[in-house]
Amino acid sequence: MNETTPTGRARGIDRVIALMDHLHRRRAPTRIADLARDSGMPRSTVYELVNTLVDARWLDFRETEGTVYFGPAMHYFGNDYLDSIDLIRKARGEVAQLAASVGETAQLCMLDGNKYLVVLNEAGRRMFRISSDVGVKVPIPWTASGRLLVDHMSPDEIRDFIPEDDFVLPDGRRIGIDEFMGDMATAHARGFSRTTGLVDRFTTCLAVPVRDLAGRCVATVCFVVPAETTAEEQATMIATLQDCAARLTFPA
Amino acid sequence: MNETTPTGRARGIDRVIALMDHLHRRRAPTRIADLARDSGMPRSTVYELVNTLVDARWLDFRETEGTVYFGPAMHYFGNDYLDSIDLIRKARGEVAQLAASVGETAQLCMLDGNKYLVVLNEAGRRMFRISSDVGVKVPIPWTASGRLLVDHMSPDEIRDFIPEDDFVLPDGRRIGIDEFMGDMATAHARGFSRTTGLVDRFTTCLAVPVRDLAGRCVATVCFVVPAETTAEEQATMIATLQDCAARLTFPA
DNA sequence: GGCCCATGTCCGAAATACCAGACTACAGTT
DNA sequence: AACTGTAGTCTGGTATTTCGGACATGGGCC
Repeated sequence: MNETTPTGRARGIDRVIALMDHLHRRRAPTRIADLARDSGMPRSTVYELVNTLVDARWLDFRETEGTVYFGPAMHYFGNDYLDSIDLIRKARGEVAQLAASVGETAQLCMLDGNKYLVVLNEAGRRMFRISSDVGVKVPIPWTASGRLLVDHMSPDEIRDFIPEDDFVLPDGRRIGIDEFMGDMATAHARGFSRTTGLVDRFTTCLAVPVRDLAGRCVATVCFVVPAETTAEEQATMIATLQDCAARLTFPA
Repeated sequence: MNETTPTGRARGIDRVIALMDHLHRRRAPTRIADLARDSGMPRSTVYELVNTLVDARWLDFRETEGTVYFGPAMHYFGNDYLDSIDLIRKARGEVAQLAASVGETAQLCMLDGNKYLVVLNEAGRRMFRISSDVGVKVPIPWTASGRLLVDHMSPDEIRDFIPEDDFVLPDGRRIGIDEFMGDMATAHARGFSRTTGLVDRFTTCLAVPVRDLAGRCVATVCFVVPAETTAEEQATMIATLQDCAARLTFPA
């Protein structure tokens, strides 16, 4: 009552949502008691929730460790989601094929609000894989894809859209807005975007835009490769990405 | 009170679970009013639920059509699930590679209770794809994989385990238990299983077991191909599957 | 045996979410 | 303009759920 209480909200469910979000943030099987403590919910409530969710297969209970984590029902629902988005459905096979044929990690990325979002990720075949989790969001300026995803915006729009802090890299370096705008123009002109040593020093990202019929970049396909990859190798990869993007850009 | 009321169950959540299951069974974006009618819940309750779930991104609301369907949060949770199961995590790339390199639909399958379950599915490159949805369950006797997944059981155990009705194919034909047992023995001896024209007349399934260290078949990798695929092509595919299964069978 | 700690269940008073149904808004039809 | 149907919101009283805390169980350790 004292807080903003939006009408028409089923607050009873907040517990479930909080619980699942908690597990998602931990990204690891968790003991029920810990769930209760860390999420601040009453122990008995969490036990009830978990019992119910395990029955529904939303969660798996691992007897041996006494922990819970996401269950198969989430996989089914997630799959339904992927299939329901036309672009993503088509891109699934394409991204898998990119990773399989080239052997490097391939991704499909989109914007989510003012962040860059990894929608699909297929790991490459390296012993030490460079790979990020699906659902990960990072600041737009940290990525090659980011330079394409906002390439329809004016400098002023970009200044408004991207938070000031997002121009600071993980190691503290700052990307100038002018530099960013320059990268963007280059990428737009060449039809691909390359960045090296941004998120970490050893990685190069190669990204190519997937555009809608209005020419707006709605997604990117990209490879994440070691920085020492040769220019010729990179050229081949970019050509592969462009073929792939072309298939996604003009769908049947 | 009048029904069995298991203690320690959070019945308030049943509404959410029912709602999501309903969407999953429909496998299509659905108008809220329809959800309410078909699931037998009060309209106002469903509106509240949907509002809350859309906020949490568990559901997407599609303005243009006035429908709801699964949202990105489900994708993230589903991915967490896949990553949490060691075998499945490893198999993701492998299955993608199978489909990409051979160009036919590849799957990872496991048992779920007494049914055969499609856990991973990567569609091949054919114009008319033979492909089933992840999460689909079918009777064990309908599939090549099924013959491997129960190959540790005795005839009596199998009779107990597989429901009588599951030996009836979609077109009404009945598979004899003896015939099934024979297939099973052959498959076990040869290290792969082949069935033709079971689920439908035009399809052949080729399956290879993924075994745990005790030698028990915990999963299969398989190709689903047109029945007219030549014997040589099939032999190559089986070799490919066996390589793949070997990598999954002896993990690091 | 006695103690401690963790997991899991149970209870009932207190809090609150559920839901029937009224209501607004808008669009199409007669 | 009146009528009908559909989409969505709002409200209040009560039936239901929540949750603090007690209880039960089962190690592990001295």
